[in-house]
Amino acid sequence: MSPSRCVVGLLEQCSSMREMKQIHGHAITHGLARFAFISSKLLAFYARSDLRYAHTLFSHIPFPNLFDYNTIITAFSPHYSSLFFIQMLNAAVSPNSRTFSLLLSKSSPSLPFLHQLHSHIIRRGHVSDFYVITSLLAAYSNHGSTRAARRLFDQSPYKNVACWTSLVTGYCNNGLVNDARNLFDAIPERERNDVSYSAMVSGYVKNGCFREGIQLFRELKDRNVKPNNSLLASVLSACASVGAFEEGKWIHAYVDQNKSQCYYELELGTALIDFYTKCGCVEPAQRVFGNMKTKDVAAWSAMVLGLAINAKNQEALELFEEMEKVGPRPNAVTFIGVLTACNHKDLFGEALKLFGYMSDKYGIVASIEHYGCVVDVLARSGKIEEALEFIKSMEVEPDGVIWGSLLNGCFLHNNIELGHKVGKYLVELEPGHGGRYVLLSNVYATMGKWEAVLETRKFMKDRGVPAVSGSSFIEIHQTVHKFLVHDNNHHCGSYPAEVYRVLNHLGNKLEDYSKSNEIIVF
DNA sequence: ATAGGGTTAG
Repeated sequence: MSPSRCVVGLLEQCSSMREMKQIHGHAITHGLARFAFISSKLLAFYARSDLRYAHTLFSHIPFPNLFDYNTIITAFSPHYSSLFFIQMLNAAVSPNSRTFSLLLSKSSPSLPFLHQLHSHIIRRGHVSDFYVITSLLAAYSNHGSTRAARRLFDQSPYKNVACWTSLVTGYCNNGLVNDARNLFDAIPERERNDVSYSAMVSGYVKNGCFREGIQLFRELKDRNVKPNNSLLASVLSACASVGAFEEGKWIHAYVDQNKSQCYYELELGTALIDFYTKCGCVEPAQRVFGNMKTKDVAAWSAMVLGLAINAKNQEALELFEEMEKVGPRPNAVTFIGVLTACNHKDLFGEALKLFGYMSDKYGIVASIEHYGCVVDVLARSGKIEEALEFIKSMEVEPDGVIWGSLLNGCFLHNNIELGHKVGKYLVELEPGHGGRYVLLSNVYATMGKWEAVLETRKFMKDRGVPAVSGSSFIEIHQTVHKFLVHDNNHHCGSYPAEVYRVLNHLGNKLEDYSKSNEIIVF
């Protein structure tokens, strides 16, 4: 075997940087590094593991070829890839359709650059390449130019299912769910696959259309499409949002039946943890967490948050400590979970400590959600002055959520002076938000300021702000029903009367219970 | 002889 063949074989098997450097050294001393296919292989490897090194090597290649440019463009996306593209044009190396699809999908081109790329594509005759069309559609959609994307789509004589899916996603990301669905339905039936279903379902979920997402998933079950992990994760997140517990459990059972190994994969495990904890079931979530072979930062974060939202504050904090010892490095999302775990009146000190720790130890810049958690616990604990000081120290503009937490604290701890000021400000900041008026009037009510209560309610009514009413979900036979306070016209199949009969029955029983103080069975 | 697209959890 020739020495160059031998080196190529080694290069293809090599998995570690150490090994690669040995082969590299060998290639140099034997004069093999000047062969383009060898330096290209070396470059491709370094591009995956060490960017600086890849760049050094690239700058030492006297005449980089098309492959080298494509490799370096991928490696330096999204920030510097356009510069290599320009360098490529200057060196008179002709880009191919791969170059363009890489640039379009990885460099997140600005609109002017996108137009330039598009004209290059037309001039160089790459307009009928599926990969190019797909990424062009996505690129235009990313700029909100769905009409440009549609025009391009309609003008393309050839399109495969990836092109359709790309446009479906483009519509969904711009809030055009109905257009997306129409397009989805127009995909030729035998081409429609798990990825197109995944795109449509996650589009529904992103736009808050959870029921539609779940419904589409049921349609897919009837067809012969095998759902992939992303799709199942999207449906689970829809189930968590509307409390479709049975449907979520069905997915869990399906996953258990179909998984080839005994443990859960990252994406699915995380989605299951999120689903179970949002449905209030901590133990099943912990079992899933325990059955994940590798757990990344998302899995840990989901579990920490899951414990926190189920009032297991201490356990959440302990899990975080364990994560710091044996798990991956916490990130900004992890801290949302830990700070949420401090959402208890005794834990404001812990919250402040962790908040400081977040930037000092991990260099994470606080987002408005992080600030929100801290303000909430301070206000809840009656540390109203401290909460106000904290808000003033924020490096971002406080929003309605922040002021709302403070107002809630004022309500809980009878601070009418500040409550009055904050409430007045808040209803002007978010004039259409009914909950803010209600909270303000509650502040007045606790102090017996009845005229102010009525005035606030009237103010709200005059402005035409709809009253917020509490609601509750219940799942019956895999259909989720929503009930409002004083809901007198709920449509529960053909049994509305039945519902109210049971409700009255429960009411009577409760009354008996409060009189007798005995345990009763419903 | 080497490389690319549509879905993607917290």
